[in-house]
Amino acid sequence: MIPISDFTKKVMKQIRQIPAGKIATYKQIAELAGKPQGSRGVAWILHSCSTTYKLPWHRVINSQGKISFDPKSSNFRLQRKRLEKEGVRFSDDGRVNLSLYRWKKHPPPSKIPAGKPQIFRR
DNA sequence: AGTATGACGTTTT
DNA sequence: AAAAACGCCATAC
Repeated sequence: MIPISDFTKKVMKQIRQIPAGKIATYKQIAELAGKPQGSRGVAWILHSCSTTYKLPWHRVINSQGKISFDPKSSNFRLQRKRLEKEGVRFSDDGRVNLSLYRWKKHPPPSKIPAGKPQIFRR
């Protein structure tokens, strides 16, 4: 059990908000927690508290879109299995399409203009 | 206080 | 494209 620093609290808070089927990077979490250069710290926190605090740790990957585990390890298989179960697809080289799956806390506005409801006729 | 380690990231070879 | 070099941060000892 590690001491819960302010940064640790913020990191856990952000990670808990990642919805199923979406992905965040270590860098992204570090930014949301107020330390844009703290990606390595995020990794350390995940390493030490993901199980004790029941975080959805599998939704955090590195900025290359790859799982940050040794591909031979059981953790790697577990993370990939959990993500695939949530609908995340991996390419042949073992990466995910970040532009497709990245969690966006403030999603861009829809292209469909509001206030002009679409009318569907039969 | 200094060194080591880790589920990282960016820049440079 | 891939790997090394370097930088960065939180924590352990």
